[in-house]
Amino acid sequence: MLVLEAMERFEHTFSLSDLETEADTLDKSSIFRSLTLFAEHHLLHVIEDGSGATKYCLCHNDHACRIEELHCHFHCEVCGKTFCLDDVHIPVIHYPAGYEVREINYLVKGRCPDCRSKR
Amino acid sequence: MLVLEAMERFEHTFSLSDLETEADTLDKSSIFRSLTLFAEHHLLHVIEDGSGATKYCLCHNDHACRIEELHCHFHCEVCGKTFCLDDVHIPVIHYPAGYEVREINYLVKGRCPDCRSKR
DNA sequence: CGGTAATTTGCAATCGGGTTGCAATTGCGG
DNA sequence: CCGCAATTGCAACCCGATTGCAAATTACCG
Repeated sequence: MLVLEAMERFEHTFSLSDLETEADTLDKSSIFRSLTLFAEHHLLHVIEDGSGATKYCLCHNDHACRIEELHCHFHCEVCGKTFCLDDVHIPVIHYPAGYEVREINYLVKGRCPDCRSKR
Repeated sequence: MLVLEAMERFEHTFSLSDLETEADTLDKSSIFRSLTLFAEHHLLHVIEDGSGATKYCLCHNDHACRIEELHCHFHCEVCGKTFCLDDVHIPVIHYPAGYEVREINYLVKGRCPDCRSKR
């Protein structure tokens, strides 16, 4: 419950260590186990943005986890933040036969509006 | 040069530790530094497939690094291999204004043909 | 060639995120 | 209040990535 509350205080995505500082009465391992649990039950998106730390964010719509409705994520290389681009849906693509698709990650990297406006 | 030769012996993608065993006269750090160098000069794709280890593969066409022509990668959750789906091009998408796109990663996970045919 | 500077290498150490074993604590039904 | 199950904290560990540094190699200039 504490982990959930801490998660809800984040506007965008967050990492395990973000949660550690946000919910500082809890131990890293407890938070980790909660995250794992939530992710298994599809309450969380798990995002690998190549920053080294896995990012998470709360699923705000029920069907966000079905493949057809996956949206993409944007990782800012300047400030390191990662955003859910909720409105950008991943187009369906024709894959070579033989591959069984279970999950799609669409990650865009670059500079976010904030970092572009500064300098 | 030794690193380059070792890389060319891989059919698909490879990790740092793959190269370590392939080019066993070289130290991990030397290989790492070469990879970094190659990547900076866009001779390599760098692929994060969520397996924990960064994967690489040689760029086989000159323009593979321009955004419009990026292809996607497939990570098999059974055998752990990662493939370049050279023929699947990432479609151009309309992004929200304000984001500056520098790089796109399109990663599909699932089961590869090999692992599907076995059992 | 010789000699010095620049580069590259190997080794070991370190970092950091993730993960786990285990003992201590807490929750809860009876 | 007792006892069992679930949760938690702590510390240790794993593993890939990364770096500092000294030694070895290479490049280059006279």
